[in-house]
Order: sequence, then C-alpha cells, then structure tokens
Amino acid sequence: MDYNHKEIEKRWQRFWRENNIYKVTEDPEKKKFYVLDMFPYPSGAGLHVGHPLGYIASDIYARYKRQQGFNVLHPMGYDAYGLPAEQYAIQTGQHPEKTTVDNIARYRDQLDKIGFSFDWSREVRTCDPKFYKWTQWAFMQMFNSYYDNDLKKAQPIDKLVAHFSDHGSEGINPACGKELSFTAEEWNSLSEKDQRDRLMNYRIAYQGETMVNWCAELGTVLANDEVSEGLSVRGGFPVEQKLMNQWCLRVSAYAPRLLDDLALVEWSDSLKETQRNWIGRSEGAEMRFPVAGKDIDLEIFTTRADTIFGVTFMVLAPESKYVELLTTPDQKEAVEKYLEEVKHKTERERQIDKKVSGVFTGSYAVNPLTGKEIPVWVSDYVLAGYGTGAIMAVPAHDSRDYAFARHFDLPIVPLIEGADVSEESFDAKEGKMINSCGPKLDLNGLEVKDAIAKTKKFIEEEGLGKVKTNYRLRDAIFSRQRYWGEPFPVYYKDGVAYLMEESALPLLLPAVSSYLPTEDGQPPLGRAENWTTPEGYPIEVCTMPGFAGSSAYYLRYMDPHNDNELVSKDADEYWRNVDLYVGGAEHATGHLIYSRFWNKFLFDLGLVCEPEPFKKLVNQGMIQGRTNFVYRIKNTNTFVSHGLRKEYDTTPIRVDVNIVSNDVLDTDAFRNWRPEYADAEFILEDGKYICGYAVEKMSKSMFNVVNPDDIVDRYGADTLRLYEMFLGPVEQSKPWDTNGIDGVNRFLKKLWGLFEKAEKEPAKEMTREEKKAVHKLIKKITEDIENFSFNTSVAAFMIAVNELTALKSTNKEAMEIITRLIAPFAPHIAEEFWHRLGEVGSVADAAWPVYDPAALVEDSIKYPVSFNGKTRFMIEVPAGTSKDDVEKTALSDSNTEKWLAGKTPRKVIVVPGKIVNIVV
RNA sequence: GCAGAAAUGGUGGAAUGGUAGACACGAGGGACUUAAAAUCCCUUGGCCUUUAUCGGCUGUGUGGGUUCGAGUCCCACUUUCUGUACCA
Repeated sequence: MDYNHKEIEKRWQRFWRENNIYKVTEDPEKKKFYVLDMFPYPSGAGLHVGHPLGYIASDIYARYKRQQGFNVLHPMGYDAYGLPAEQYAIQTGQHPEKTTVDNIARYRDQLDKIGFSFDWSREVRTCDPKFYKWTQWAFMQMFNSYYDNDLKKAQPIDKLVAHFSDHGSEGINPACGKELSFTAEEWNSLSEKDQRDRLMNYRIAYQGETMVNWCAELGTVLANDEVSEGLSVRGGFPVEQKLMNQWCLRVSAYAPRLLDDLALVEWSDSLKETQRNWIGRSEGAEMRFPVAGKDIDLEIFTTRADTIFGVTFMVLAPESKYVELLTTPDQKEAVEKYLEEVKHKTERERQIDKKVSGVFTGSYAVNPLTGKEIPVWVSDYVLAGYGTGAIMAVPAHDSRDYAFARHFDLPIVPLIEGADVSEESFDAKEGKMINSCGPKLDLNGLEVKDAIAKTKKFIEEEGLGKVKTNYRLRDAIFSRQRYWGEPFPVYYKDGVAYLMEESALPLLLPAVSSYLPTEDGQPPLGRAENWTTPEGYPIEVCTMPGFAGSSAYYLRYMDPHNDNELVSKDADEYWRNVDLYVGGAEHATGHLIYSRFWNKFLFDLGLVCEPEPFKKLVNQGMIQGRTNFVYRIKNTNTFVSHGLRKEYDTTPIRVDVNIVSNDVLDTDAFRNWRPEYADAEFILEDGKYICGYAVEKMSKSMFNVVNPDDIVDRYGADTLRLYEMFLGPVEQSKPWDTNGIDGVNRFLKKLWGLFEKAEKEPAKEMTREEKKAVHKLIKKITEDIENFSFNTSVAAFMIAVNELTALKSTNKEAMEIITRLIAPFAPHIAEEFWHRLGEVGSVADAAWPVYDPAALVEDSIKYPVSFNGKTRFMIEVPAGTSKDDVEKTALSDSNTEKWLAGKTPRKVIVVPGKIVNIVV
C-alpha cells in the first residue's frame, strides 16, 4: 500500500480530537513544562507558510518533552484586538468582531491541518469579555498602586495617601512624573479633586499630559515601538509629536529591574542587547547652573562631568519649561518664531532634515566652576523627554554640540591632550585632560575616567548637583483613540478620573453607529449611546492599546476559565512561568518589555510567583517570499526563458509562484492565469520555460504567497512540518523555497516502505549494524531537539533510513524506535505506525527512547595518519586501543617508516577516534 | 553613528580546534518502460594526472596571528542582514 497522507492525517487528527489527546490538567505527580508560541493576530489574509515555522518548532519541543514524561502545557489563542479589523470596519461598516471571528475560524482551520498538539480547551481571545475582564482588572490594580523606589516594588496607593496625610512628601520615595515637595498640612488642605490630580503623579497607571506620537491618518496615538522612522508601523503614515492628556503606564519605574533581571532569563545575546539599549541606562550627574540675573537654577544631566571646563553654551529643548523663564523680552519674538517652526515639523522631518537650527534666549548661565557666563540657547536637537530637557554643551567633545557651535560661531575649547578639534569633535572617552583647572577643582593630567569620578565627587560635596542614573525607557502610553480595544473601567466626576467597582467588570465594549471619530474629534466610543455609569457620569472613550491584552495572556492559559481570578494560586504555582517561548524578534522592544513589566507588577502584588514570565526564548527567523519572474519581450505577448532573456529587450513580470515548479513555468497554467496571457507565446530553453527569481517580502502583491493548506493537500502535514524544519536553522531568516520539498516527501515514502516491510516480519533482535544505526539516531535526535537544531535532525532521519535500507533491514524493533523518535516531527505517520505495531493509546505518550552508548562502540577505529598536518594514509586499530598503542601502531606502520625516512618524530598527537598527527 | 549577527559548492545548508562540504535540492549519466511519470543506481567544490582506478594540488569574504593542526580561537579590514538613533 502506498503512503496516503490524506487518509492517514484525517484519521489521526480525528482520533486526537475525539480522545482529547492534547488536553492537559495540573498533575502534581508530574513535572510541568510550559511551551508557548506568541499568539497570532488573525489577519484577513490567513496563514502563509512563514507563520507556522515557529509553531512547528515549539510543537516538536512540546511533544518531545511530553514523551520524556513532562506534563506539557502547550496552548494557543488569538491576539484579536487590532487596527486592521477596525479599518476594515470603517470601510465596510461591518462590526470588527464579525471579521475577527471569521478570521479566527479560518486560522483554526489552517492550524488544525498541520497537526499541532495544542490544548484548544484553553484557547484565549483578547477580545473575549471573559478574557479582557482581567486586562481591565490589571489596569485597575495599576491605578491603585504606586512604585516605591526604596522598597523597589509596587505598593498600594492608599499607603502613599496615608503617608502624605501624616508626613507630607518627606520620608517616602515614590516613582513619579514630577518631584513634588509638600507638607502634611498642605496635602490635607487640598480638595478631593486636587488630591486625586496630584496622585496621578504617582499612580502606576496614570493620566498625564505627555508628548505623544500622534498619527493623524489613523486618528490615534502610537507607542514608540509602533513608530519606525517617523512613520506608523501599520500603514506607514506620518507621525507627529503632540502634547495630549493620555493614560500611561509607569514602565520607567521598573527600568532598573527590567535591566537587571535579564540575567535571570536564557535569551539570545542580541535580544538581551536590544532590550538593554531600549532601557538605555546611563550613569551621570545632574547639575545646577545658576542663571545670571535671575533667581533660577538651570538643571542639566550629563555623563561627561569631566568636560565641565569646556562648556561654552547651554541648550534647552523647545518644549522645556525653562524656555519661557529664560527668554528675555528682546529675544521673545525670535524664540516664539522658532518654537512655531519646530512645532510644525513632524518627527520624520526632524530626523531626516538634520539641519542645525536654534535660537538664543537672551539669558546667560553661570558655570559654577569657572564663574564664567555662557549663553543659553534653544534647539530641537535636545529632547524634552530625556534627562532634564536641558544640556551643557561641550562642542569640543560632542559631535552635536560641535555642529551647533560651528553653525552659530560659538567658542570651542579642547579639553583632551592631542585632540584635534579643527574639523570635528573628539567624542572618545579617553586621553589626558587639559585646560581643566579652576579655583576649586583641577583635572589637568587625569585620565577621562578618573576625571569623571573626581568631578562627580566634587559636585556632590559642593552641593552643585547629584550623581544620577538615567534611563531612556519611557512610560508606555496606554490610550488609543480607537474603537476595537478594551474599554477603560474609568468614569469622570468633575473631570476627575475614578475607577469603577470591580463588580462592573468586564466593562463591555458598546456598539457604535460608525467606527470613525465623532464630528467634534472624540474617539469612536464617543458615539456609544448611554456610555455613562448608572449615576450618569461619562465613561472614558479611549480604549487600551494592542499590548494590553497580550501582556499577561500567558498567565491566563494556566487557568483560562476562572471567573474569579486572573489565575488561581494553585494553577500559577504549578505552571509558574513559560519554560520555552517562541516568536519573532520584532517584539523585542514592545511586547517583551510590556509583558515583563506587567508580570513584575503582578509579582509585586503577590499574584504571580515568578519575577520573569519567559525563561527561555527562541526567536524564529522570518520567512521571506521567493518571487518568480517571467520575461516579456517588449510590446509583444512573447515570453523568453530566463537563460535567453539577455538576447531580447524584456520586461520582468512577477508570476504566481503556484504555477511554477522548481523554477519551471507551467505554460498552460500561465495562459489560464490571466486573460491577457491567454495567447502568450514562449521561447523555451531545453524545452522548458525557466523563470528568474528574487527574494522579497511574502505578500499577495508579489504573487509569492505560498499557502500551507496547498502544501498539506499535496504533500501532507508531516511533509510540511519536516520541510519547514529542514529549510535551515529555526532562528535564521530565509526565503521560502518549495524546491526541495520533494526530497522530504521522498524520505517519508521511503520510511513508509521500510515500515511496511518490517511490519510483516516476526519480532527479532536487531543486528549489530541495525542497533548502531538506531542508537546513533537516538543520540543525535535527542541532542538536536535540546539545541533546537531541527534541520540536522531531519537529515539524521534521512541518514538512518538510508542506512537501514542499505542493510536491507526489516527489523520491527528498529521501526518501533524510529516511530517514537519521529513522533514529534511527523506525528501523523508516527501515530499510524504506532497503532499498526499494535500499541495502544497515542504515540504522543510513548516514552522517549533511551540511548545505549554500548551500541555505538566500534569494532575497530580508523585513524588518518598525517605528517605535519598533511594526511597521508589510514591505519586501523581495534576499538579500545589505548592512546599509547595507537601511537605505537602508527609509528610501526611501514608507510610511516617510509615517510619518516630515518628522521625521529618530534611529537605524536593522537586524537581518540579521529587522527594521528606525526610532527617531524 | 552605535549595537548585534553573519559571510562555506549552482542552491538551502552540515561540521565538541582534528579526514571541510553531512543531508537535501538542482544538474549530468545510467537502469526499468512502447513512452512519460514514478522508482532505483552512479557522478557532482575547483584544477591537474590517468583509458579508468589509484593519486596530486588547491579550497570556507580579505590580510595577519596563536596552534602539531583553524571554517571554528585572537587582531585588523571588507561586505551583507537585523535592531536602534540627535538619549547629552
């Protein structure tokens, strides 16, 4: 009987479904293992072959762990809130829920065909009220918490309130937006509204006026990781900076822990590095420069305290509060004109157009070390959101300050010996200091590193400022002016935000008449009828961003049907955290930061037991498309094959990859593809039409989308799974190339043939050779799965089958072991074999084979003998021969004597089982 | 600019510092067949030698280094990919 993938796969998928094979429950008797995929956003285009790559890898690992006896949690769900569904809704008027549900059904259908071992009883959808209840609930906890910098953890906001009314702001160190100082009397005399306003400065989920990335085209704000090069990641629309009142999460408070705890996880160096850069820790000093003639100190942050003697001017960010304070009447007009200019530049323009611009405020600051007065300028190269929004400029040793000084003809004073600053600044942090001596501090002759330390110490001692560590990580903006997201459980009384009662959760997303903003610019929820509390107070009209639902979904899988808790203590303590997380590297600065933050917050509250959510993380590479081209001779309907195209004047045209096989065009299918090609003529080479190719993003418009359903239909899920793994290392990005899938399919057919022969034979002992082939395979596959090296595993299976074929093996036991080994990779064919071998239950529960090292011991070992590194011949010695004896055998070989020609060997190196190297 | 990763046949890719190119695709040759498909067998980095075998030389982006021995380790450079960017 031939290998009939359709019949086999259908049968066993049904068997798994009907017997709930992949359903998992907490079992204290068994060790747990949690394997998670980043859940997909169900887009309208369905899955292409790139999507399942990571799912297949994690499925192999999950199945392997299960066969090793672990209790494996391997769930799947959908990140169902998102912009595409909403935009589709705007265009068609169809409720995004309808689109989303349809897309999910299609995804599920496609996923099912590939034979994953997901426990679908634990499925979650972020747009399901039973799920988003807990997203809203977590927000409420954040609203009711502040971050205590001394305790280094989140605390109830009531504790802070109590402290304020007893002691004022003294004696407590909460993370905040602005550092405020007030007494208990002052606090207690504030109205409720003013107290609540002030608390926003401390809440972990808070409302604040912040500079946001505003995308006018999408009508919403975007998080930093949703913007790339000044354009929105989704849609590619321009993004500008705008001051708006928004909900934010105080992620910045967790920056030190997010940085330090990277030590607790097994992630790739590059990913950790990306996160470190994004968190952006820098140690420096915050210093005060008095302003001449005014009772104001200008606060700046610098990492180069050593360069203080080279400060020739100061610069403020255009949005800095100091601008208004320091602008003199005669500079007022010029400053206002400049601010107006800057405001109209979008983020993108600011980045592309790096022309130096700025304006003088008219004020001077006093360098506290030299007593010299230096001008204060305003320029958009200084960022409001980092440090204090003001800098001391050292043009000799900072390229940006240098460009500015050159443009406005400001003095440049070199501070490092030998630095030539006539053409460019000297930015390196090395060398000996010069020109750095004042009445109280002398840095001359010191190395930069020592000068920084000395200056910092001096600044603290003299009270000129303080040592400070700054982080680049910003608070996450948590409001979106959109419809298709979680509503905030917040209402407004006298313009002040109040939380709803927990019993009001989930706060259901209301129906609206249109998904566009209202006429007066309110978000779509402004259209919802009766969007008020029973008392008539208006409810927040913004919704939460995409990352809200995806930040704690891994916890919900542990206990998905619990309506009383996000996750029960028992479930959390059993499953703890994700042992293996597989997904794309594009989430490095978004989801993976937010999720870690969210988990740490819940950890502080004692609701989860692990400080990090994802222990080991593997980033699967992107699968790019491989586009095929045909070459049309200009102004004709004749197409010339790739090899001959140079002889004609041609236009390359993308052609649907599904009518091309191994770069050979199916010319009949091409004529049927589009009406205009119906009477196409072809100039062939060797009787075939060969297409050209290029690697591009996989997308419909490039005609290079390969659908997994088509592959499954033609070759079967097992072939697809093996082939996706065989393509190359999981972590690596690579183009999808259907060429070559035949090889994997051929292998499965061979395996099938081998099995059918063995199946009929009576059970017997494996021969020495069979045993060797099989145990070599056990060893290799076990190591490979642990190392996530699946491409070499597939190769190992092919070798084993080739070896057994060469041995004319019909051994049942050998096939039984291979069945168990291949079950994680090709579960359908393995399940078929398993049952035909008379086993009961599912192969998913078959124990992982144990490797017997004795099976691999050779009778004899061949050593290549080389002289000075050049291989000359082989010697053979019995296995187990000692190093010394190998050496003796090698030296007494007649070939060796010939080569040595009487010379004495200087050194003999024997590498067991590998090589004998004789150095003359 | 900064950070990270990478560079091996026609292609995808293998190689705990120890016989480079596993495995697969593609290509070439052959068997079977009326024929094709399917299947099976042989060859396949380059160059040289040979009727053929045997054999020799060369070869992992470039240039150095460490080592008995380097694709692998170290230094410098080139190129490519990814991330990030007025972060003071």
